[in-house]
Parts: sequence; C-alpha cells; structure tokens
Amino acid sequence: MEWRMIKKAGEMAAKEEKRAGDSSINGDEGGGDSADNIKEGQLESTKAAMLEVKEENERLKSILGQIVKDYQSLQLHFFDVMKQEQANKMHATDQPNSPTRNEHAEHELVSLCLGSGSNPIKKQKQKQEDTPNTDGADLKVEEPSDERHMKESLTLSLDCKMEGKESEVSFKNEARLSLSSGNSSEETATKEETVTGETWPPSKALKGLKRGEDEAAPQAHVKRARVSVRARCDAPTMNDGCQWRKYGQKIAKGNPCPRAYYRCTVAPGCPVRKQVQRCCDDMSILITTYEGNHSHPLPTAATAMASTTAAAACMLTSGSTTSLSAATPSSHSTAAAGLNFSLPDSSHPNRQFYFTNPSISPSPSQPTITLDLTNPSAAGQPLNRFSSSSSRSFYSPPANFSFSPSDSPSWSSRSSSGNYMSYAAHEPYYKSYNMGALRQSQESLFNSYTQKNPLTDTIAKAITSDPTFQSALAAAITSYVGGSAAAVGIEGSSSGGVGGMHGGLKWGEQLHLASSLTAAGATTTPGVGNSSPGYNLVGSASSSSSKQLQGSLVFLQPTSKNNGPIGSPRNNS
DNA sequence: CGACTTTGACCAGCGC
DNA sequence: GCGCTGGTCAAAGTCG
Repeated sequence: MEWRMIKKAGEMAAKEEKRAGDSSINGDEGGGDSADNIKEGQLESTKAAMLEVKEENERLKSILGQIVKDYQSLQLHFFDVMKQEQANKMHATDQPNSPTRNEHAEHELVSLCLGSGSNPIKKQKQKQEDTPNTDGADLKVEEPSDERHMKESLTLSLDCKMEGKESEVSFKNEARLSLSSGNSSEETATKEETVTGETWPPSKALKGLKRGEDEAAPQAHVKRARVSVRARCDAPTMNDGCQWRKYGQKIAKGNPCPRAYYRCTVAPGCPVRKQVQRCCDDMSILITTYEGNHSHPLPTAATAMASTTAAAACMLTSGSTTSLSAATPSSHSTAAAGLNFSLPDSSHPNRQFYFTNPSISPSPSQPTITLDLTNPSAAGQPLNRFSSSSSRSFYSPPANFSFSPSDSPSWSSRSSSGNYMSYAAHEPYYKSYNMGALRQSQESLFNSYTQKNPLTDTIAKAITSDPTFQSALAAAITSYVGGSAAAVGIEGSSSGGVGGMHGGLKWGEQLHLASSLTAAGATTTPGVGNSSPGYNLVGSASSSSSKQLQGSLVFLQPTSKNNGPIGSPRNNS
C-alpha cells in the first residue's frame, strides 16, 4: 500500500519531469520571445504540477499515519483476545477430550508455524492493503469482531509482490505462503512469471501423454510436475534408490555441462524420467530433476523420490488454494497451481499449508518444485531453499520457501534482481505471542529449534564431511517436501526409512522440518519409506518436545556401492 | 553375452 | 517456414 503510494508519487514526478524535459527541447527549437513566454508558462505549469505532487505526498503521508494507527490498535486488540483465549484454554484443560481442548491444540499447531512466519496481523493487514483500492475509502481497516479476529489470527499469509525488469526478462510474481485454520477457500493465489533459464519443455510431457503413460492421464491438460533437487554432490548422480538407465545426454543451452537423461528401469515401461546436470555456476552442485510417477512397486530405497515426485505432481497440478481435506489431487483442477500440504485429519478439514507456485505464468508450463540443499556461501544462495518455480527459472526462482540457517525459521523470497526478501520470525514477538500452556509448549518447541547438542554437532559434522550422504539426504528431505513423514522417520514410524540432515542443516532446523510436517499433519504417502542405496539404516534419534512435535533423525551408514553416471562434460550434440 | 553407456540423428514445440 | 532447442531413439561401443 505504502509502496503503491510512493510509486504513484514517483510516477507523477517522473511524468512531470519528462514533460518539463520535452518542453525545454521544444523551446530550443522555437527560439525568440514567444519561446521564452512558452518556457515561462511551462515552468509555471511544472511548478504547479510539483505542488500537486507535494500535496499528494502529504495526503499519502496522512493516510499512512492513519494506517499505522489502525494497525497498532488492531494489535492491541489482538493481544486482548489472545489473553481471553488463554483464560478459556486454562478452563478447558480441566475438561479433557473436550472439543475446546482439541481446538486449542489446533491453535498450538497453527501458532507453531506462525513462528516461522511473521506478524499475522501485520500480514493480514498487508493483505487487506494489497487488495486493490481505487477510491481510497477502503484504506481504513475495520475493527474486526472477536470471532473474526480469532479467525484471522489463525491465518498467516505472506504476500510478496515484485515487479521488475532485467534486460529482456519480465517478472511479475506474487508468492503467498499461508497457513490457515479458517476457511481459506476465498484465498487466491495469483502468480505470473516469465523468466529464463532451465526448462523441461512441455513437449516431453505431452509426448508422454500421447504414449498413454498411465499416471498422467487424469490431468491430461496439465503439464506434469517436476521435482528438482539441487545438492552439493561430488558423485556423478544422486543416489536415490531407483535403477536408472541413461538414454541420452545433451548440452543444454546456457550450461557447458551436459545434461544426462535417465529413465527408470525398475520395471519396463515405467514413465519416470530424471535429468541430471551440474550447475554451471558451481560445478559441485548437482541438479537432479524428476518427473512422473512410478508404475510399479518400488524398492524401499527408492520410495522417497518416488513419493516426492508423486506429491509434487499432486501439489503442483492440483492447482487449488482451497482446502485439501479431500487431499485428492484430481479433485482440484483450478488453473492456479500451488503447493498444498494438507491435513489428513478429517476433523480439521480446513487447515492447510500451501505455498503457491509462483511459476504459474501466461502459459502454465510445467510446474517445478525446487529443493535447494546447497550451501549459500557457494552460490550466494540461501541454505536449504525449497522453492516452487517455473521451469524456466531454475537458477533464479522467484520465490522461495527457505529454511534459513539462522535459528529462527524464516520465509524468504527472492526478487528478480536476485535479492532475497526475508521474513524471519521475530523472537520477541514469537515469545510474547504464546502465553501460558500454549506458550510453554511453543517455547519448548522454539528452544528445540535453537538448542545445541554435542551429539547433533557430531552428527552434523559427520554428515557435512560426506558428500554422498548429502545426496542421500537430498532424497530424504525431498520426501519431506512430499509430505512423507514416514519416509524421513518422523515419529519413528518408518521402517527402513532414511532421514538425516543435510550438511548445512542444523539440529534445530531438522527438528523444524520434522515438526512442521508433524504439526501440519503430514501424511505418509503410500509407498513411502525411503532410503538411499548408498546408506544403511543404522539407528535413529528422536526428539519430542510436545505432543505435536515429534521428530526423529535416522542415521545412515554409507555402503560401498556408488552407482550413477553422469558423463563428463562432453558434447554429443 | 547381456546390460549399460555413448553419441549422432531425429522429432516436435516454440519463437521469430 | 525456418532455425533453435530440448528430449528421445537406436546403433555402436564398452564393460564385467
């Protein structure tokens, strides 16, 4: 809102400036007294325009002041409501199994994730401010009723709008990250983007459809989703547990490293493909892109990636920002694709966790989930970045879901210029937000984020020193993305599951990943329970700081096998 | 000898 | 229509 106002003022000023410039040029051509008169007249008109702009600025300032004022009062009101709610909760604790209690538990889960966002009221307000207003009458934020207030307090959204230009690259993006316990069906997610970069042409998907590849049939009109994993890996390919056969290699434009094409050979006719390519910016980064769902039972070792691609397809092609309580991808067919992490619990049909896919573009080309597990120091990119992006912006995804290396989880979004806009949780706010029992459990969670543990430090060291493990981990974390709790051993329910930490992940972050999914009600994707063939399950450690927070680490032991070829940089085209 | 990789050719989509 | 590009095919080569 403020930004729009400033922008408007800027535009007006620029317009006047241009007008003045044009006038002076015309004046030079004219010459003589009449020209001077014209000049003076134009000068005056320019002055008048400047005054106008100034007045406009003043007006905008006052509006802004009003908004800030409203915001503060709203915030105060919110805390009052929270106190009241807390009192109610204490009362409800005396009545176990009461619906109220469950409801509060729900709130706990929600506020758990608020910790990874930012001020909900502010965001709510920003959301309101972002809604187009032409008359200015809507600028004043209404004081919501208590009920509505509570509902709103449980809705966290993060809007990020960017517009910019980079040479020929046009970019318009809105990424919205939302966790809502209310009915979010009215929430919309719009994204537009046109960027350049790596792509997986739709032709392939269409081709696959033509060939009657079973799993794509229900959504013939939608391009198949892809899951892309960026991981620092010295090995030729990421070991994901599947059997692959290389069927091609090509030099892709813009990257001297060849792109290798693999198809799954676990069963004949399996439509799953993967592309492996090294990042041109950093050769140590391996980019593996998966597409399709396996048409056969998978070895335990391979289910992580499989579930990930399946989940990606579900999330990206379902394209719904409404509740996924039905959780069936086919039930969502709206055009706007998004990442939806739904709650399997039917008692919470409306709660959802979605990250809209910012890549939906003029042409809804293949949506891609990018899991970035690279170290930020190498390529100037944030750690453990999970993003959803258009297939055309592999190296500069417009919006990212970031598990930052800082103690507090944060959301970040990168603008077209490559700068990240971070929405880190503010600890003071986080702590003040949670009160009483709620606060206790939340704080224990919060502490678990930040806690240092000698054991975990040792583990982290061991992990960071082994690049192959990082590959396996990439697979495991990708399964997180797919909501495969069991795949990563969350709650210790996975047998033969693989999990662990990427080299850059801290203990708290691992917990955050695990707990977030648990709290969000992540389900076990059928067939999940992954492993990487390069590692054997040797043990696990778990942490539980609340009923809703149960995370486990599964430790792996490297095996001797190391498959996977990606050809050395050699051009075969 | 079978499984797998390599690699040049071919095909289709897309933009101009 | 043409050229560019990404994806795939398939024959030849390689390896255990």
